[in-house]
Parts: sequence; C-alpha cells; structure tokens
Amino acid sequence: MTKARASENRRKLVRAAGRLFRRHGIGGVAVADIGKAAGLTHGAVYARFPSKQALAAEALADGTRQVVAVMRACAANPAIGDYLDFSLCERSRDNLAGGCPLTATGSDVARQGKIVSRAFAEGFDELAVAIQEVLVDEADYATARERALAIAAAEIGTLIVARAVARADPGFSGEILAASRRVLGEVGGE
Amino acid sequence: MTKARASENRRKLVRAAGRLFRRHGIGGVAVADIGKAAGLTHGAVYARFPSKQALAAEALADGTRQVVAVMRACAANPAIGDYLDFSLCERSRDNLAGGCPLTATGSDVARQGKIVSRAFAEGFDELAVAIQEVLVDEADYATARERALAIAAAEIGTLIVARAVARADPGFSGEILAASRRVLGEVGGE
DNA sequence: TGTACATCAGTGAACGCGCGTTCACTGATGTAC
DNA sequence: TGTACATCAGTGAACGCGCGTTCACTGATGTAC
Repeated sequence: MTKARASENRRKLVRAAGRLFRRHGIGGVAVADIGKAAGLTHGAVYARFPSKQALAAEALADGTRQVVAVMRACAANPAIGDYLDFSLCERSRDNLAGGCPLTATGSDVARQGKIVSRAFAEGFDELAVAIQEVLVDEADYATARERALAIAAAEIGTLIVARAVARADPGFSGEILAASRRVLGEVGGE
Repeated sequence: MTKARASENRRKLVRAAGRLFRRHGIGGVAVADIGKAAGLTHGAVYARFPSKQALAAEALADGTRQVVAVMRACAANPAIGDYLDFSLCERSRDNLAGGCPLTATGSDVARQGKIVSRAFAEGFDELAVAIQEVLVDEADYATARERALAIAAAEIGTLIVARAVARADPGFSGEILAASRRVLGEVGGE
C-alpha cells in the first residue's frame, strides 16, 4: 500500500462514482457499488470522502472537466457545428455512463445539497465558456455569452428529452435530436 | 364510501403523486407518502394502481396535460413570447411542485420503465404541438415543427439548469433564464 | 319495505431487502533510533 | 543495517432506518329476493 496506490484508488473511486451516477442517477447508486466498481469496499469511500454528497460533487466536477476537454479536442479548430454534431446524436444519447454528467443528473441536482449544486454551476459555466469561445469569431460579440448559455442549456435539455423518450419511441427521439441540432446551429450563427 | 368518493380518491392520489414526484423526484417519494398526502394509506394506492411505476406514468401524463392547458390560457391570444415569459422566469423555476413534470423529472425518466417513458413522450409531444400552434402564424411553416421541438427541449433544459444552479448561485441562475428567454424568442420569430 | 348477501375501496401489519454511515480492527508502509 | 513503532488506507460487521409490495381483514354500499 504505497501513497501512489492510495491516491490512484481515490481517483478510481471518483471515476467509478461518475460513471455509476451518470448511468443510474445519484439516488440510484449505493456507496457499496461505487467501492466495488473501484475494486474496494464501501469503507474505502468513507476513508476518503465525508459523505456520498461530497463524492457526488467531486464526480460531477471531474466528469464535466473530462467532457469539456473532449469537446475542445473533437476537431482541429472546432466550430459550433462540431460541438453540436458531437453532442446531439444517437451515440451521445445512448452513452449515458460515458457522457456529460450535467445531462445525466440534471433534474437530480435540484434535490441535492449545496456542494453538488455548486459543482453543477461551475461545470455548466465551463461548458458555456467553451461554447462561447467558438461563437465569438463568427457572430456578434455582445450576445455571445447570452447565446452560449442558451445553447448549453438547450443541448442539455435536448439530450434529457431524447433519452427520456427513447425507450418508448426511438424515432421521435431521433427527430428531437435532429430538430435541435439544426435550430441550435442557426442560433450559433452556422 | 360511494363510487363517486372512490373515484375522487383515485384522482386525489394522482394529483398528490404528481406534486410529490415533481418536488422530490420519483425515487425520492415513498408510496406511503403519496397515500398520506391524499388522506389515505399506502394500501389504497395498491388497490388502484398495479405499481408505483404505473402511478408515476399516470401522474406524469396528468401533470403535463394541466400545464399545457394553463399555458394555452396564459394570454387571450398567446404568442411564443407569452409562453416563454410564462415558463422561463424565477417564479416558474421555484415552483417545483406546481410546475411542469417533464422539467421536474426529466433525467429521472431515462431510468424508469417503458410506461413512464411513453407518458413522457406523449406529454412532450403535446407541449411541442402547443408551441407549434403559436409559431405557424408568425414564421415559416415548414420549419415550425422543427423549431417547436427545439424550443420545447430548450425550455426544459433551461429550467433544469436554472434549478440545479439556483442553490449555489442564484444570480447565475437568473442570467441563464434571461439568456434563454431572449434567444428562444428570436428562434420563435419574435 | 325489510333482510341477506356479494362487492369492493380502503386498512394496517408484515415481508424481505437494501440503504448511508459508523467503528473497531488489520496490516503494510515508512520513519526514528 | 536492523529493530520498534506510529501512521493510515482499507476492511467488514453492525447500526438504525425506510422502502415497495403483499395480504388477510373491515365495513360501508347497493343489489336480489
């Protein structure tokens, strides 16, 4: 048990928690499951984090950082269309565990504690900033932040709806994705 | 115990379930709480509904129908701006229990059964149709459905994000609401 | 009109189960001498 | 270099609790005669 292995275990817990929370919701995952997914026990979670809430907040922040990094790297010199293609598609919709935590746990978060809310706010801001960066070259600078916030929120809403609807009506789900993809492209000055 | 009273109790259960699910999420409400909120016991729920899932599906459908009806009546001859003012505001954001069930339980639904997903799909379609009705007079008919779907999904996303962020940063939450309000107004041909 | 009975909405005890969190403990690490 | 010991990551049993669902039962309703 070296210190390197210990901090690697901590990271494993955060990553496993992120994956599980995205897939099953924060309330739908037991602390013991998180430990097991990281090859440990639930006791290891409490040796590292004061509560499930604290772990959820850290996993939310970590997951958003990952997603924004992947977004930024999705094209050589990404435009708003690249971001929209990247996120508003069937692949993205069906990849709950690997996707954006803001989207996966959105309406959960309103019922969590303040630390989770703060992590969400910071993550959403990072996402909006990334979107704003690809808007300013193409359109009116003054409204760039406004449009970036609206696009980020709309993307999240679209994926949530597309997922909610997919089990009952996959065709409708695809229609919603495509409609948002086109309309948000226009909003982004495409 | 007349038949009228019995069916009134059934309706009370659906309404109480809707309110509680919106406030606390489907997983966050006990069947006994629903019974209690309707002045009954949990046994009464199982005398009327085969499972919590089935009640959730019916509550989702009922709640959406209510919201769409209120939306349609929010102005004498409503335009898209009226709908946006109605839903994308602080009052609406803070009214979890009384608001739109699609918004309140959005990312929950992806993890529920098929009957809940179907109720969500039908509710979302009703919402989009209501929005489309106020779009067709003002703008290009061909893209009306596309824009209506995108606006409906964006409204849901905006409220989810505004709520998730509100506990940690109310100012940011208001900024997001205002940004979406303006941008979606433009999309609606305002 | 009055009696016997089937119906059924609703009750509440009980079931088996899984949850978040605590805590006494283990055993490997790495430091002090 | 070798020994004793403090540290601390991680274990796993135990806690109290609340959940969804089942089921034997109650008692009012309204129908048949």
